[in-house]
Amino acid sequence: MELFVEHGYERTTTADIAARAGLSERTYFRHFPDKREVLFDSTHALDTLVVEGIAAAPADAAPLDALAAGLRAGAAMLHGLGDHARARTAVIASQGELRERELAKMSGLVAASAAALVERGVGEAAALLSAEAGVAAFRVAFDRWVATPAGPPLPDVVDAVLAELRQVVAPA
Amino acid sequence: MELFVEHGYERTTTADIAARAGLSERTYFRHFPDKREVLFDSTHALDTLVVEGIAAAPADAAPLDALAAGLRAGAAMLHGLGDHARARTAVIASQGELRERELAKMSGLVAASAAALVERGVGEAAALLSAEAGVAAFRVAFDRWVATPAGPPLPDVVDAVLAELRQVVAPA
DNA sequence: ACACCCGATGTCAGTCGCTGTCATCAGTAG
DNA sequence: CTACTGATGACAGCGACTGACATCGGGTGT
Repeated sequence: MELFVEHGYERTTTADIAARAGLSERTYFRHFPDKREVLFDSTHALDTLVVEGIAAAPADAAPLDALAAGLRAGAAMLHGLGDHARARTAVIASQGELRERELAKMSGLVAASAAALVERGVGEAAALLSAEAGVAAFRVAFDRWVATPAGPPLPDVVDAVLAELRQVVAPA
Repeated sequence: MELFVEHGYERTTTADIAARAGLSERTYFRHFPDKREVLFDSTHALDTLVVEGIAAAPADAAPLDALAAGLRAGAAMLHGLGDHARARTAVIASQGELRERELAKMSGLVAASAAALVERGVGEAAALLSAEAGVAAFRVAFDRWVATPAGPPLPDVVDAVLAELRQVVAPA
């Protein structure tokens, strides 16, 4: 992060990263599959928080409500990271390949959430659709939270955006 | 596509692609920004079809209904491509970087759709959420269509998945 | 007809991400 | 003390991508 913020992502080589960590470049690639992945080490923690939150939801909760509980749990952690999360987001936003990787990670979150919903007895199709829509709302909420440093805490924003989602997609 | 199907994406070099087209490798990179992009040349056509479909929807249609009209138009084109679309999807599914690029293109479709909805007078937030949810449904429908070559036409699958989406996200 | 220009292409050299291979060097078990 | 194992370093090499310069062909103006 120090190197990326100071010199920019593209102008930082993997050799630079390894040197800063006191390792050889080859060793870097033994810990991370590619240059991008250093920035996405924490996403696994988000996934597990959301999945556990879904599993812990009341058994009679609707799919999207269970998912909302999981997303709130993840949002609480991200909110705790505060400015660090914002700095990381700025770096990612600066580079196309990083944005693509971020989308891939979100896609992974969708898959994990859908699997957690299926575990609760939700049908495959409903689980996948809920997860896609819910995670999309989560992403919208996160962007909104990043843009307003003095705004409400992330979990609240997530709740608000999920409510908007329900309004917009309401059946006729 | 010939090279990718025959030897696989990773084992095909950009020099191979250029040679097959009768050009130098350098010239390839003057037409495409990177190796992946050859496979995503047609996505621009999809975007414009969807956007035009949204603009052409009745003025009093709800956001998600207007989007549905656009997505149906795009689906009709993809359905017409038939096996070619399926082969392309198989290549993309075989490689991580290609899957990431595909997600990025879908993200572009979301942005274009949201902009088209805003053009209709829909609020920014509602437009973005509708677009995210609708395109997610489109993707689910496409995957289902790819998996069932003898199944119903893609536009019908899109309609069916959108109906499922409305059910699942229904407000309490 | 001739000089001119410009956009597309070829060529070459170089950087950087990433990988296979082999040697080295702990620390640990026996 | 030795043998084994896991992590690391060192090195060579491939392939994606870029910058710089030369070339070529087709249209324009005179």
